[in-house]
Amino acid sequence: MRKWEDPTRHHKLAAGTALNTPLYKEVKRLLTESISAGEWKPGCAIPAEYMLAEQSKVSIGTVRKAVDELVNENILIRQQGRGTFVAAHNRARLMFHFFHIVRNDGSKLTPEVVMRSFASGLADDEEAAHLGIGLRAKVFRIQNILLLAGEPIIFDDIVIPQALFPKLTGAKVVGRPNTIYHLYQSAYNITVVRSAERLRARLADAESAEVLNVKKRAPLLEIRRVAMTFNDVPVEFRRSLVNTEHYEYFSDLAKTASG
Amino acid sequence: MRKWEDPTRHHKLAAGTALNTPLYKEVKRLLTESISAGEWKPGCAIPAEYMLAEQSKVSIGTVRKAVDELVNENILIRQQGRGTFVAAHNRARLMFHFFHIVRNDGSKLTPEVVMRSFASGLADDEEAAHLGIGLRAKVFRIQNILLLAGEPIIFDDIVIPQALFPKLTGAKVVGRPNTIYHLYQSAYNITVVRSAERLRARLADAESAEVLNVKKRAPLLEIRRVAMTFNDVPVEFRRSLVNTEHYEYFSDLAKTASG
DNA sequence: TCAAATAGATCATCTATATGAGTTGATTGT
DNA sequence: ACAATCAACTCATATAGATGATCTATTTGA
Repeated sequence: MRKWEDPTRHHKLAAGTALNTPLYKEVKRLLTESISAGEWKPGCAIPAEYMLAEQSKVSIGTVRKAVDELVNENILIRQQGRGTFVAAHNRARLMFHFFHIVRNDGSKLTPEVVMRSFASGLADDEEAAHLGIGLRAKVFRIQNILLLAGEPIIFDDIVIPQALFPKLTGAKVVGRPNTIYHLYQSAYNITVVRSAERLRARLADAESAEVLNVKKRAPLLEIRRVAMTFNDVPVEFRRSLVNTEHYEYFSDLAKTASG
Repeated sequence: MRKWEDPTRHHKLAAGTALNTPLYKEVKRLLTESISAGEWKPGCAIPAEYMLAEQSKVSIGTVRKAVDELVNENILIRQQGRGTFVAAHNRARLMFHFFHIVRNDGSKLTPEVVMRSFASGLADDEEAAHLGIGLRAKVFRIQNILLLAGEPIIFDDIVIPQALFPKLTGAKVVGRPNTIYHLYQSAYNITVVRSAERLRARLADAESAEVLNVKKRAPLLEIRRVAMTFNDVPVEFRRSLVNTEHYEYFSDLAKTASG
């Protein structure tokens, strides 16, 4: 009997698997789990395709389709001749996927981050809703000032659940050798894979005016970002205020692999 | 001799084709050309995959990969059991891919469009640069007011090259039965397939304050959009001013087919 | 006339296999 | 020791064929 005649083929991977879901989606789920569980570390190669095919008892084409989707979601990175790697949060990656502020002329600068405050607190309505945690659940609040070309341009207000980031301290945040998403990943095994942002215009209040060195009631761009890990689980809520006098928010709605 | 041993296989599709480009990219290019040339009309089905494979002398899997990418870029739409269709600019599609303003609660309303002015003019520096046309080339300028729930929320300023849209009139724009992108497509065979947007915060001037019914110096979100057709050829430059008191700009950077 | 069953078309998924191309590391010859 | 060569491994591309799911159109039967 050939494989496609096997009525139980959907159960090859795991008992209890939902029927009528494509095999490659199951494979994808398994791959995602392995990454999510830290079985395959960021930056490292995952097993070769033929090996995954063998282990999962599916054909290599099916594995390929699963990997294709994960590559498309920036979770895996393929390199011909070398292997397929779990995406790590290096600075370049962060800048490309999660930093959308460019100079008026279109050029992108790397920001210098200065922490303004680090505090423990309780989630308010909005934060709880966006983070999917209970009202008044414990959170950390981190205020950062981002300098571009030496000027304070962005005022970040980061809120993260203490449940996900136990024992985080301001010192750890300041002392990180890399981006804060890298810190999430390396210290807490939390990989941010996507974000949703909502933007509006507002006027500078006293605090933001001071921080960003603009007049009170100057126009600022407000960005509310929810950063998510696998399966759209929210892990960070961030409110940013941006002085868009010489910088802009760039949104290219066609990052899909074209060519 | 089997196909893969044929050293001229890259020339099957068209003489003069660059070597070392994947076959499926060539097929994709041909498909794109057929659409772009109006050979296959928006909303209509393209030939079945096996037929395309036969015509192009490639396997059905190769056609499939080419179609896959075009589906991913929202240029084609697949429907199991029915066929593959050229994406048409209906209202739903426009709302999903090109309209990013949502209410504070996240819900999306369909705007009511009211034309404020239609004029002929000459492209200034910024417009010429974004549209890839000569300085002082002839353009049409269309000002629209977009009402959401009856309130004026968005003030659009659309600039398009007259070369691409000959004999366009205000009456044609107002009398269109569908969206303006549908008009571009149906009347001028220009299909907008992607857009790039840049956002900033600014204060309302006298004109925008009046149009949007806000106070002068109220904070407004300014969006500059370049809309492009196939091969990233710009066809429209649009400046929008948005009253973000009760509405927001939504940017989901992971619209890639996940699931 | 109308509804149900059927056949056909088409995409969706899966398997199997072959070849090409890039990378890495070991082998080999000097 | 060193460089060139080569083999092995990996992903990239392409082909062929089979089965499943879904929609459309036709036929059939009451």
